[in-house]
Amino acid sequence: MEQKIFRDFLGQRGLKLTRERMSVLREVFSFHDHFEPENLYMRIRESGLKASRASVYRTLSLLVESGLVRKAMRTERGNVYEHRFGHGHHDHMICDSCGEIIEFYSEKLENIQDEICDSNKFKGVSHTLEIRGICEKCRK
Amino acid sequence: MEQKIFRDFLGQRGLKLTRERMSVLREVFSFHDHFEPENLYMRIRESGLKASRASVYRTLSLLVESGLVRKAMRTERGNVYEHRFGHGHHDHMICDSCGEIIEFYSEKLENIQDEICDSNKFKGVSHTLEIRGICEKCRK
DNA sequence: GAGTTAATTGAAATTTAATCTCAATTTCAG
DNA sequence: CTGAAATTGAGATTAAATTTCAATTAACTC
Repeated sequence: MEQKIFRDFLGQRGLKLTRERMSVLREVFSFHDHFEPENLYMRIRESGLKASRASVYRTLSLLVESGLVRKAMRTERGNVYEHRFGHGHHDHMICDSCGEIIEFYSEKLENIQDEICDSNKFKGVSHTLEIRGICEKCRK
Repeated sequence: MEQKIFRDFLGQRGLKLTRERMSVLREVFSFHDHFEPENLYMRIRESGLKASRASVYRTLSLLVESGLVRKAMRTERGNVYEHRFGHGHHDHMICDSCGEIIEFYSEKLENIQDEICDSNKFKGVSHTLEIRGICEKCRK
């Protein structure tokens, strides 16, 4: 499924389907949550697959270009990614106290953004909205 | 004006008002656009003021805590800041082709975000919305 | 299959933003 | 003024991400 997409993507660009790239792809899709490159690298090594740190970073870029993965946000320390398997567009709320990430999606919000783009004659392609605050648990 | 605010802020925390901090403050407010720490540091040196890179970074953090400056966004290469002098809250549209940054503000958008927070029992404190796409000029 | 070639890999070096260290300096309350 | 405590700066350090380059490998051709 995602393999076919990636394979096609590589094919179109004359890139090769290597063992390392497959390892990264597989590991990215084996886990349904946000992840950081370093951590992905660790998981790959632990599960006995192989791919150097350099390959992990390089493959991650390809995955983003292919649309299979998106850069979800940039934290103080590096990027956070997420794959897009049955994972439509959404935005994030981040608790400043415990770090929890809550995903949400609002049609209204999307529509208003479209309106705003129109009224600025801007062709919106993507967006990132990050709301920071305190989650329910931490408020108690 | 911003000096008074900063002075009070420092006072409340038992921090000192140093020449270096004043240099940073002054330079930050002398220019009404987004800026990066490195370039702020350069501007300070060029205008004959003094403050080491370390002090620039340290002061910038204080300015953010005091509310005089906000971290506008995180780019691939570091943070982008902006001061808040007659500069209410707003979000950004960034042209992927020419890099232009368009600021906008929408009451509707703010309201919907509040609704979303409420329905998630999340206490929203701040947010960043960044819409990427192509601006009017570049579309031609 | 074997041969060819361009893409890929990995370990280590490099880059770059940002933070930290610590001796010397400066602020400011009394 | 004086002294205690905060601050400074040059350079070291950290950490994410990228680059280097010789060795390896995928995949196309015959």
